[in-house]
Amino acid sequence: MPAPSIRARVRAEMIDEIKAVARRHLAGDGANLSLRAVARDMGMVSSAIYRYFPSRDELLTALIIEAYDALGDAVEAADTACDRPDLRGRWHAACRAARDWALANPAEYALLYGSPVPGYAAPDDTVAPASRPPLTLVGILRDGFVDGRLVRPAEQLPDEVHADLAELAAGLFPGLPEALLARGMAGWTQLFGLISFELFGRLNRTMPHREAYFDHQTGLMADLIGLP
Amino acid sequence: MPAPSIRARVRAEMIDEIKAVARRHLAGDGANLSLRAVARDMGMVSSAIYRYFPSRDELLTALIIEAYDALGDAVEAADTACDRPDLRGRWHAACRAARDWALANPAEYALLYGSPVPGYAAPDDTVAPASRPPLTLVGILRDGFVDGRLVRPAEQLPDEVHADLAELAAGLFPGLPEALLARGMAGWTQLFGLISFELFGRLNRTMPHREAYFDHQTGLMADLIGLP
DNA sequence: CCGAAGCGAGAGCGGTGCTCTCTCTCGACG
DNA sequence: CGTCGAGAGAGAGCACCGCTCTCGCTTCGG
Repeated sequence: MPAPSIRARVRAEMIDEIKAVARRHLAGDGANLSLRAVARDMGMVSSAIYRYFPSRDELLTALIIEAYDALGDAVEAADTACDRPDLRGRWHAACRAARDWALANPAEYALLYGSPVPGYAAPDDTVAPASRPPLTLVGILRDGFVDGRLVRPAEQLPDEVHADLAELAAGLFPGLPEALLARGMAGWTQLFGLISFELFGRLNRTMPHREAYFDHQTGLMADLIGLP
Repeated sequence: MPAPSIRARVRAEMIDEIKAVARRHLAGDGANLSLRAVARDMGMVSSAIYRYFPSRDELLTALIIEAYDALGDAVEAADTACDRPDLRGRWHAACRAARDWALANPAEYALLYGSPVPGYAAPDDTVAPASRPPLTLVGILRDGFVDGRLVRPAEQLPDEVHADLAELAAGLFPGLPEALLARGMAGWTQLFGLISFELFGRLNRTMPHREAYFDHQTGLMADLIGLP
């Protein structure tokens, strides 16, 4: 590739700085990010921001993608830091990493997993980064299945569920038993619910020992999946 | 009580109409409810609304409480419509009722269980209506435990978790084994996650047969709890 | 019956996202 | 190396928002 022109480099730095300032605002004010406030913080007038982002939603989308990637990085790093055969340890580590990241970046977590903004439709470039955490969890199932320590659950799936899961499994890891995938998705759903409940204040009046509770609940799901 | 004055009755009707119009707006525009738009729809000027609600957040709170109660009604009705001994049927019915209500009232569900509004803190009068759905689920566990068909799970709880759950159980149903309550909470967390994933578009590209998937997933949690 | 309380209208404040126009600087290219 | 045009920022302005305050009018209650 040709050396990036000076103009282009300055522009890229500007974009990065806007995102950084916006992220700072996000942490304080939640999802109602004010373009004007970001511009003020940068000593610019609000209209100047539009040289870099065509709309507030585009800026939000950029932040969303970065946040998905940060979460994905955290979860994947936690998984790969474990011994490959330690399936249960990997499960717990991945879950804990997701929770830790969410607690450290609550506004960004809310942006990713909170109620969708009414007019806003997530563009396609978010789906790949968004699927990294669940893919990490499925990876644990896959590793457990290929070396035989995770067995196909006994239950029979309803036809529709079986078909849908088969299609999904084909895109992830052909051969993964559908019933196992179903349990993995239950674990992922549960993980999301746990973090959301904690972050959105649903545990405020109960369960002071959040971390122990979290570990126990993810452990229940590990049992359900059959992780040794 | 004395006959309510005409003024008071008109006022109450006014409040109800404002809430009704606001609810209609909510369905279309999501959580960013515009007081001015509501006022316009009622042929009033925006400042007149403030005769009835001191702020937009107060109006939102009123809508939230009504929504919690509507959801609570739906879940409790579904539960009581089942044969008392049919624990598993009650579990499925309650879960399905919650999902049905959420699908029928997505904006209200998002208001209840989506990301909390940054400045907004849920007032205390929301906590009682908010706990009706999980209490219904716990009621199923309790009934199953008292007639001996739900057994105390074998696992040992960590001390902290045990203590927190014991305190929680004391306020709900003294004697309910903590490990059983923990599994019930896992089911409730899972239910919330399932509905949120479906409603917030997380299943958009997979799982076309949502209802069958939902039933299977809630069935998995019923298994985990030990519902016969 | 009259005063007071309740009610709606209207103007206005500071804030928002976004558009359009204008100016000027500075970097790319002949 | 000189020029010229693309890109950057400022500023005014539009329509909207939540909220406040004042001012008349209605209507209820003592």
